[in-house]
Amino acid sequence: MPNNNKKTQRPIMALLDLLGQKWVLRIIWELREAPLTFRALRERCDQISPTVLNQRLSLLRDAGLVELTEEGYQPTRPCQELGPILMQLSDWSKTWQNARKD
Amino acid sequence: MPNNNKKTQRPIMALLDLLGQKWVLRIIWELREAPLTFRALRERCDQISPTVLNQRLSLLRDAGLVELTEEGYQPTRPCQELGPILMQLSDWSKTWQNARKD
DNA sequence: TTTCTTGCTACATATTATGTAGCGCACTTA
DNA sequence: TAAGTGCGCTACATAATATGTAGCAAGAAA
Repeated sequence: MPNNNKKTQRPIMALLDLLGQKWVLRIIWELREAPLTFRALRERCDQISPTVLNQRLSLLRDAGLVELTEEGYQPTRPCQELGPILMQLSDWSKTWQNARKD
Repeated sequence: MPNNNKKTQRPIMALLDLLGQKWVLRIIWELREAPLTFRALRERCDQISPTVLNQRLSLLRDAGLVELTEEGYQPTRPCQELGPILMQLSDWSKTWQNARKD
């Protein structure tokens, strides 16, 4: 699914590629509050298959966004800075859904 | 790929489901500046297959995020509000990529 | 030893994306 | 009239990904 294009060199493209993979945004979202074990994370993500969960976690670890500590998986410092942006997305999604009801 | 879970009722979950689909973020990103025809959009998205492009555009139209006008495909008002958030993502991605170089 | 729980892997099956060709329509140009 | 051009989009065979279930190996606790 990732993209080996030249354009992918541009940071935003790399990011869109990464976040555009199934479950990636959801995983980051679920880790936003507290560390979660592999199995707990699975449950939060609608029992996502462990195969894919592991693929995504490897990817996120390689990207320096997530790390495995003794308390479980958790976002790294840089990834925590993504938090506020995700909250904005969350806020936006509410007004979007309200608008959809017409 | 979309999710028919109860949780998907929550706006943020619906949004994460939507944006987490391959090409969706990229399409929104490419439409941020000016309207693009189906074919122009294809080129911008690394010649994405027309099958998938159409599926995603249908999805985005149903979601009220994109519309087809005489000038081509373009984001709706609500979707344009997403723009600043995406720009923040873009900014964040730059520092993220710099940090990655260590 | 036995019993938990951990992160994670194997593998057969189902779902989704890719890539290419081209259709039907509208509009322009000869 | 006829031929060309560009449009949104579809068909379809092939390749890449995800799903779901079972279970392994390692560590901690009893």
